[in-house]
Amino acid sequence: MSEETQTSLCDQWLANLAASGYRVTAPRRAIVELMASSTHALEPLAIYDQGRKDYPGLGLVTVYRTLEKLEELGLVQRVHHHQGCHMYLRAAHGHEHLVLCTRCGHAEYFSGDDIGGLINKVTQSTGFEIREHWLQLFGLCPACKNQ
Amino acid sequence: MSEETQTSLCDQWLANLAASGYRVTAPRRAIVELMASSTHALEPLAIYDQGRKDYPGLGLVTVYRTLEKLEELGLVQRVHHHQGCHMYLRAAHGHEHLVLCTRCGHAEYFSGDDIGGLINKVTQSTGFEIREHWLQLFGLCPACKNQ
DNA sequence: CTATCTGCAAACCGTTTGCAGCGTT
DNA sequence: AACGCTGCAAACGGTTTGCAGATAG
Repeated sequence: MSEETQTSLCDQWLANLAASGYRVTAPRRAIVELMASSTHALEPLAIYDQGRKDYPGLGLVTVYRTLEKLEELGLVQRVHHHQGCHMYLRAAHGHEHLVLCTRCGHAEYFSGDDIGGLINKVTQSTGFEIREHWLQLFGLCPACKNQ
Repeated sequence: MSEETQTSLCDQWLANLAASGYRVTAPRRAIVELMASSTHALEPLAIYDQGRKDYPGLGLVTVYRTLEKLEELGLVQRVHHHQGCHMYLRAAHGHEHLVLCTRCGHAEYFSGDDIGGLINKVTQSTGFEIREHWLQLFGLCPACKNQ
């Protein structure tokens, strides 16, 4: 992801906040800047720590409240993990799923899952009416693989 | 699942506890009986409430400590959900995945996922070395569908 | 008889809420 | 100027820990 797309994603999120009647403030700018460019799912506390580098007055409570709004606007989503299920990441664009690095936590989306056949099979065998699915892959990212 | 298999699964778990050097006690028996036969993922508090019907002296702390041991022995596993990620369910037998009913919480395992092709594709496109995957389907179980 | 297990109470820790002052619009 | 937003401190609720007595083996 280039520097420009990061910046514009960030501006896009801020515009989105404003358009929804929320105010654009310094602490929110710091959090948005962080979340729009992060390639790792982050816990609230990590966002707080990182965000304070940018805006030292930032409070943890504001992190929680801002994440709540960003999630509501569909800009950010929660990521569930073995080692924690309160991490946040830039939301998927359309129908995408996650690959996560178990070593460094690097997260990447991919699209093109082909589980339609599987869903049909499960529908047949269990009688469930499937409406949603969750798919996550875990492994080593290119950087961590070479070590 | 017939009554006999439930009973034997329960005995199997108790035997497993004993074989691992853990003691078989009344509170543990109550929890094992519950977990070995439940078709829903349950939170510690729900296990506590249910378990007290069987063994009124049961303490919540014992529920936590017993779940820890059952998980360690691979008899029980944590289930992550949108509405909570601290629920426990009988562990999968081999490579199975979950279908969950979003209305009543009924959980069922299925096998035969065919995502090998997908994993290859993602390996190619992202450079990740995929080692594990998480797949969960959500929908309505047969009973809830007809309402 | 010994070591594990139990339940209680207290500690813990991440998250949420109440509030008075600040800053965006 | 109005009202949303902020950070602080306190409350909250689920989980963990310390401990003395109970109990399985």
